[in-house]
Amino acid sequence: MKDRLKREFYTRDTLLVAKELLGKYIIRKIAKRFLVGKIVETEAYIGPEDKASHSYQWKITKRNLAEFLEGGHIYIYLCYGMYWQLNITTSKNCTPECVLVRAIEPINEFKIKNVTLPAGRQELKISTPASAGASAGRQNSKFKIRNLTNGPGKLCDWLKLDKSFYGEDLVTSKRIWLEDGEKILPLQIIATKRIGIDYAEIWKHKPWRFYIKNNPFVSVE
DNA sequence: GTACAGATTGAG
DNA sequence: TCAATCTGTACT
Repeated sequence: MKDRLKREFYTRDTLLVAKELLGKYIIRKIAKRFLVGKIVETEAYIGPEDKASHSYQWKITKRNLAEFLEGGHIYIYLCYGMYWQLNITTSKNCTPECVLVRAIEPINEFKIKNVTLPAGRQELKISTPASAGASAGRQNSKFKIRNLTNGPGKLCDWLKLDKSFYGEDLVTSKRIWLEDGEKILPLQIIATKRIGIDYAEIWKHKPWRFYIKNNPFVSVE
């Protein structure tokens, strides 16, 4: 696991980490198989000072406790009673800042360097209800691959993430971690307002959402 | 115990 | 545009 991102990557400034997460690979190991996705969209939540954050004004609840872990841990929570949201903690211990992963691009081939798959191991095939059904030739738009991971709730479904990952350490976990991916140039990074936080007053205008320009897996334009 | 909002999503 | 769906939180 030579290329696994180390603690030092995560324990830096949250906005910097949010930008540098773009292009990184999420590796999810399920039994003897791997799911791999490239991060293409993120949002930064800057703890106590950010009204959109769950830890605004140092609010501490049973739900948001994982936000306070040092950089490199998973803060996952259920939204609207239906969708899990994958967050990666940043900065130092007891600094409740994190990055929401809003969209990933599924990687068909396992092209992570320096990782050899032992015999008998293989990547998970990316399957869609349409391909599984093998029905008529025309693919219904709602079954397109991009619709599997182009939103924070959907990517958690695809990666099979749930409450059991609460507080998981990406630096040491055997079932999920991040590896170095494609270098994203500053010119390829678009910064905009965050999604779905209209209640956050002045904070809703902060350009703390980042995505890779022209990437088809970004959630909304 | 009850009420209610919410870092979403897909259908209409 | 709108409702599904359920946990955490703040109430009574």
